[in-house]
Amino acid sequence: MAKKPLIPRRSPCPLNASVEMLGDRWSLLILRDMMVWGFQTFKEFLGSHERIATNILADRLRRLEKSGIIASKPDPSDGRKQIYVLTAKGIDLAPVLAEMVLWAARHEKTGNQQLIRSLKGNKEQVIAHIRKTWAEQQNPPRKP
Amino acid sequence: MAKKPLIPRRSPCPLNASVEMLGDRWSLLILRDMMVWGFQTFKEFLGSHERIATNILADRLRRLEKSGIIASKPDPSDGRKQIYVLTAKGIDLAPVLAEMVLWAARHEKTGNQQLIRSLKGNKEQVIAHIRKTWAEQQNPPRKP
DNA sequence: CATTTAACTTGTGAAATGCAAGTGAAATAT
DNA sequence: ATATTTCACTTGCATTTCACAAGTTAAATG
Repeated sequence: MAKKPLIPRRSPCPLNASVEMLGDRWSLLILRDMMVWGFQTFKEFLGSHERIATNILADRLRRLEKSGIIASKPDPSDGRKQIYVLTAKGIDLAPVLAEMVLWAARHEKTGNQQLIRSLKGNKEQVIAHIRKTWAEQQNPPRKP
Repeated sequence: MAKKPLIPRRSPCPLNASVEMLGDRWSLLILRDMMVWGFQTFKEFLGSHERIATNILADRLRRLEKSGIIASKPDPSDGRKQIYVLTAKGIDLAPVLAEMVLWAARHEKTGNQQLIRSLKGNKEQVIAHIRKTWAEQQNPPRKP
């Protein structure tokens, strides 16, 4: 499973590998949109609250795909659309996102209290739900 | 505990709050150096494998302090040195770092196998050790 | 008292980001 | 069938951030 990076890493540290793939202002938000909201298309990501620019979104989707975290395929029912899906590697990030949400909820004033309550109550179940929903080769998820 | 951000957030989402505080190429590495290696001074951070530039390091330490994740105080035994310590909020990030390390270890070829082994074997104990080592108002940690 | 050390700041060019506008293929409406 | 709209981008450009090298200042050390 463990693959070599396409560009050489600054260091062999595993945390550094994560930071090099995810350490920017948008990548994790795109993954949140997929895990929490079931977003799958360019337009859906664009509609997110943080208002990513189109060129940045295109770049981040490309980079996440190169990192093997997401994959894309044409929508069979609409030739204009690309459908973006989480790979196993991407699904595996759910615990990271969960801990980041819980940390912020503990120390900052935030919204999305429903998500926070369900994570506090049963983190493993929330993660299992994301896993099940996105199990590869399966159909689009729906909003929770 | 939950404080208002000094600058307005792009959105009220908790993950966005985390990303705005930690979503860059260096902040999490500085926290790793504190948690894993017990680093506490500017010079120690500079010595890290990824080779951060001095101006970036100064900026990140300032931002982490403004976010309440670290705190600084002059070294009583050397007036030139600042000592940087993790706050409770910073210590609370240990599970986030742990999950990021475990994720990278699962999907990338990385070094630091000893840390990975101990995290795989007993994540909670590793986190508890970080907590204990950095408990506030206590003395400098030593390398593990 | 001269030198070294620690923690920075400053200057400069390169790269990344953000915004607005434009493009082309495919779908939908007329 | 053709005109319009939608979708997923790309391009151009101004602004911000980053990275590298060099310089500064106060405190410690020889």
